[in-house]
Amino acid sequence: MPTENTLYQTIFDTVRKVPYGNVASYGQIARLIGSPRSARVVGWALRTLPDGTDVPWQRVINSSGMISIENMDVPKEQQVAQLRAEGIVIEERERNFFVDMEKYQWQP
DNA sequence: GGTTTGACCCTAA
DNA sequence: ATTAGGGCCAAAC
Repeated sequence: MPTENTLYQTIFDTVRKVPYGNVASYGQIARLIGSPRSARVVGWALRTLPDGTDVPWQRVINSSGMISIENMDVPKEQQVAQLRAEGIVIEERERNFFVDMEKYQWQP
């Protein structure tokens, strides 16, 4: 494994493994890559992700099942629309979107 | 170079 | 049960 591609490459690779119609949490991804306490790095990695990437970053949400993006370039509605298109049911409460983690969380 | 911040998570009060 | 604080690693200032 090249020394240059360390966590980021692993993070992206792991996120790519999230199957269609499922979601994963930041902490879950962090555990899968071997750094259980590095959930923030996952967020940073996804933030620096290019626009037309093949990484399904929209399937990665926080452990509470909420969409974290808030005020970013990409509106969360777009993410919600993407997830809904995959068959994931998203509940809308108080300007935040909740996903049923019990049902849709990816279990490797 | 050091310092701050962040698309978070966990533990304690 | 909710709220507050600390911690982790990497990028931006």
